[in-house]
Amino acid sequence: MTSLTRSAARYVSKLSNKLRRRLDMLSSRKEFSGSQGRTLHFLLAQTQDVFQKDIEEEYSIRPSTATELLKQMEKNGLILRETVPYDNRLKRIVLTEKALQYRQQVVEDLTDLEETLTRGISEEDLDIFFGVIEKMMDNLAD
Amino acid sequence: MTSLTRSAARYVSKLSNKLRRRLDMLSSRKEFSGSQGRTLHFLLAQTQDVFQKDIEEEYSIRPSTATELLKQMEKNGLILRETVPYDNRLKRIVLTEKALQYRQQVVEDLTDLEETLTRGISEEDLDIFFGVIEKMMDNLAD
DNA sequence: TCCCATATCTTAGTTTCCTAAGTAATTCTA
DNA sequence: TAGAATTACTTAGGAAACTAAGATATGGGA
Repeated sequence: MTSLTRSAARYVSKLSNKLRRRLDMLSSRKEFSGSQGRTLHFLLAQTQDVFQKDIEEEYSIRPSTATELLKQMEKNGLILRETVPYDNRLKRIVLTEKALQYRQQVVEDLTDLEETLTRGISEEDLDIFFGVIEKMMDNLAD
Repeated sequence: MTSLTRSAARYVSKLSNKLRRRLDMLSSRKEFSGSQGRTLHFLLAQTQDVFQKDIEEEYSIRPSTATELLKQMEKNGLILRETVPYDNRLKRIVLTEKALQYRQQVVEDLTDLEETLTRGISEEDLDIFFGVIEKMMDNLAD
């Protein structure tokens, strides 16, 4: 099969599909989806108020996608959404006790995934890799 | 907002989302989706028989996803699926006359996208970028 | 040769994305 | 300061991915 000339778009999409499937296979998948797991991971690392728009930015997803994600996480008892006094448009995302109990597992899972992914790749090459992705995102000006 | 330590998984997912949205915005989107467009682009480049499994491999999608994609393309009059004499499990994907009329547009769109994406990135860095992605896909052993 | 494993594609049902449109609050500006 | 623009989130409906479970067809031993 003659594959097309190497295409960055195709490579990224292909790797992204593989990653999504791997994320969904993580051990903690019993209680929540891969997407919810990585969001939990992000929330656990925050020290300031987090809002839906921060999740949107972190993963480049649309507001409607974030609304659905957070709705499911709330339904699963992982978060609460509460208004803040200084801006009534915002809903602060608060982790529940239940969510905190997954901390160790989630951190371990995500760390393992990253470790697996980058195994055998030099720091120099990884630096360039991240730089190229940043430049590409910039080029798409989204 | 404190973003997590740079994460290859997150970077790839984020860029992939941006790319998907860009692909869906291409001019030819009037007649078919971005996903159908890139598949058409792939098919146009082939000189030998192409089967569903080749599409699955090219984009790392599951059989059920490919079935749905090709069903829609057939419905849109872009392809036909016909059996081959030497193996009754296979269905050869054949481009229609209608599909061939999109050749120039599709090639131009996909070339532009790739050009936009890689603008301002050196050949050396791109080589490393592709190498890193290949290594990552290998690490996921999918 | 017969059966078991493998390969290819399909169907059913779900999740995760999307666009488009809408609500409500805030901020900007004429 | 009233109206317009922007920001944050939601809803509705659709597209693109998934898993799981099939239906057939092929190929490889015992």
